[in-house]
Formats: sequence, C-alpha cells, structure tokens
Amino acid sequence: MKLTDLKTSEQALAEDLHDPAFRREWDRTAVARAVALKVLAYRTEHGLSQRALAKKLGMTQPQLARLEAGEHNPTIDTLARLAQTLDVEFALDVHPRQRTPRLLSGRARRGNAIASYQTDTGTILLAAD
Amino acid sequence: MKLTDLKTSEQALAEDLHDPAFRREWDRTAVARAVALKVLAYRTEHGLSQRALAKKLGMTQPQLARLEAGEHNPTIDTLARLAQTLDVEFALDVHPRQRTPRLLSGRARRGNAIASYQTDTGTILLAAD
DNA sequence: CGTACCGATAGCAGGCTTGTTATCATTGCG
DNA sequence: CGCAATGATAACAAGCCTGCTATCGGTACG
Repeated sequence: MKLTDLKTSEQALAEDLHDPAFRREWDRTAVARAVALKVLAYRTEHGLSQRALAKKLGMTQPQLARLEAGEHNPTIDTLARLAQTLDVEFALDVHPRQRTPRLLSGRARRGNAIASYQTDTGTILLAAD
Repeated sequence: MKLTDLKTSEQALAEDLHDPAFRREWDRTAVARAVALKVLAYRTEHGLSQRALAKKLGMTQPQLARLEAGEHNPTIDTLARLAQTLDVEFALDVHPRQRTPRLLSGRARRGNAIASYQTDTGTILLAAD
C-alpha cells in the first residue's frame, strides 16, 4: 500500500463522517474500535492465533473475531475478562461536554487515551495501559 | 429507626453475602447501586420529583424509578445522559486483580470511589464527582 | 493435489437493558 | 371524604451484546 492510498482512505472516512447516520454509528462504536485495536495488538505481539487467545479468554474464535472487528461495544464484564487475561487496565471516563475530566489522571489523559468522542449527552473517553 | 435496627440490617446483609448466588447478584449490580445513590442524592438535593428529573433526562418516571432501584447496570449511553444532565463525571476503571489502577487519579481513588468490586476476571471501580 | 490452519461471517438462541403504558398504594391538602 | 401528586411495579416490545455451530475463502506445506 502506498502513502497516497492511505491518504485517500482517510479522506474517504472524513467524507463518510459527514453522513449523520454513519457518524452516529462511528461514535456509537468508538469504545468497541478502541478495544479491538488493543486486543489485536496484544495478539500479534504475542504471536497468537485467534483460536489460541480465545481459549485463554474462555471464548470461541468467532467471538474474538467479532471483538477485533469492533462492531459491538463490549460490556463491563467483557472488559474485565480482557483486563485480567491481557494484563491491561481500562479506564472509561464519562463527563459533561462543558467540563474537563478530573477523575482520570493527567497521565491517562495525555498518553493513554485510545478513544474519545462526544455524544449529544456527554463525552466518553477510554484509556488503556 | 433505631441504631440497633441499622446494625441488624447490616448484619443481615453480611449474612446474605455468604450465599454465593446472592453475592454474584450483589457484585453484578455494584455499578447500578452506585449510580442509583448518585441520582437519588441529586434529585432530593434539588427537590425534584421523579417525573421532573425524568423529563430533564428525557425519560419516563418508571425508567428513573428503575434507575434509582439500582437493579440494572446502566449502559455507557445512559451514564452519558446522567453526566450531562446532573453535571457529574463518572470514571469507570477495570483492571486485573493483581494490579493497582494507574489511569485513575489518586484523587478519585481516595475520595470519590462509590463502587468497587472484584469479579473472577478483574476489578471494577466506579468514581463520581 | 490434499491437508491443516487461519480469520471472517452467517444464523440462531439467550440474556440484559431500555422504553413504554397501565396501573397501584400512599401521602398531603382542601 | 374527594382529589392530586408521588413513587413503585407489572407487562410487554425492541435493541444490543454474548455465545454457539457451521461454513467459507485463503494460505502454507508436504
């Protein structure tokens, strides 16, 4: 893939985001996409197949594939399983739009934020470490 | 109600928690109970009826009653609505059992934790401010 | 070519949360 | 007492996430 291709796909995404329906879906799955990246990174770094990691997580390969697809927001329960098995900490911050998060450490706000999006009713911020 | 009554109900809870099934349910709804307290406190402090606050939140009175009952864990979306309307920040931290949370500020860990529980697969911590 | 493993996906059942309407008992007030 | 407002609750539909089986195309290797 050439750099020009990358640029085009980013531009295509920016254009798609102008579609209100697409934008809603994009925002809705923000947490899902963030977690998906974290899981995929862990799996490749450890040279595991989906089946192998799924077994460690107590789930099946299609379930893990769905997680990595990032289409569904994981439940708190699923987050806990990931945290325990991957030895990762997830911090989710929900706060009013006109406010600055105070409960999340500056460390998390600066370096570890992997998802952040605003909804009509607040701002969501997900950090992982 | 006398102090002795309070003590008895606390003791009763402690005994109920020995029942594995009850304990699972108690843990599962930890976040729900914490949020319920926050909502109830806000509503009484502002002298609002369930119907009045429900309207501000864009929901019906039975829905708010259910929230205050603390039986269902709210979704991230519901948390966002609460945060925006009540002007409250929620921080949810999920981390492995053998680890100390680093993404949540010490401030939140000390003074604002309103729910904390361990599952087989991790620890959940909810703070509000 | 055949075999094995890989990741993606369809299809389905089950559980949980949301959202709604319709009550119900209780309390306060005229 | 009659009336209005309050909070709790039942019953139901709908949406989303989980968990599973089965299957598919693609790739690597003998």
